[in-house]
Amino acid sequence: MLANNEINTVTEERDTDLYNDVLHPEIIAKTAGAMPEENKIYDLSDFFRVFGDSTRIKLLLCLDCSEMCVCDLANALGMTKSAVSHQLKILRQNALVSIRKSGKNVFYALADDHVRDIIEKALEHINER
Amino acid sequence: MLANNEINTVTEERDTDLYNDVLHPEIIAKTAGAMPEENKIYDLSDFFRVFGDSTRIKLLLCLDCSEMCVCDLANALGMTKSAVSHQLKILRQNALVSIRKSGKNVFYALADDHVRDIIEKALEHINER
DNA sequence: TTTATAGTTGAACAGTTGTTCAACTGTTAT
DNA sequence: ATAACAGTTGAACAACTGTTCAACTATAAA
Repeated sequence: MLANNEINTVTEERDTDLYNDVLHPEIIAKTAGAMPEENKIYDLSDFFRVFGDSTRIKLLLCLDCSEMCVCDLANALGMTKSAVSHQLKILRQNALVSIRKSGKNVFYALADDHVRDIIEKALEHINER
Repeated sequence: MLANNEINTVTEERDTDLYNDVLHPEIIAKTAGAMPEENKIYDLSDFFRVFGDSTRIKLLLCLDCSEMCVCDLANALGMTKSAVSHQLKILRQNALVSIRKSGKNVFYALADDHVRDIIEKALEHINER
């Protein structure tokens, strides 16, 4: 599961690699004023990290076509139901997919349109470089 | 002791977690047709993975305000120049930032506007849930 | 030349992540 | 009841990742 916090936090300052000398104080002040609060930044990076795995991207692309059950998703991706289920759980926890139960099946669908938009913008960037 | 005429047991698929049963063949065919090619998908997830770290998000947000040198970025983030430099390298490798050298300083800037767009879309999604 | 500062780099380390495996729940059909 | 299937879950493990540390290059000033 994707952790809320990032690797490592402890940082006692050392002598050889200081960051105390401010070259351009006015610029630093400007960015400090415009920076979103810490929690928002963690939310942002957590959100992007969900897209940062090819299995999850494939799942989202599948669901962009059609609502699908776990078994079909596993088939489409050539993976076990277990592996797919683990990744679907992460997508669920991040509110990117919704579920609908029907008999023995669980059907997954995209939660909203931002997903489509974001993937499209990323594809634009990739295609233009 | 293993008999030397036994050449490995066949590892045909297991019984308990198969993905062979196709429940909805027409949907699977549809998604297969609409799916981008494998390489594109890896590019996509690689691209998003770069955004999936709070340090790199902070650097991008700083540079969205203004061109900045490594020392100032380290100051703004409260990190060592080394740590910042490592992350800037990743941003550089992914064509998200450009550099300009001036004397002892190296100034970094956002490479293009997709970065802004993508972060904005993500913020929309986060703010609406 | 010598000294100081800006920045980069590679190795090492600890924390994180995705898949596998096995066991489990719940629904449907016999 | 019981068998079969859809799906979920936790532990384990290998692969990956971000920061630290130390050593390095390069430019500028004394």
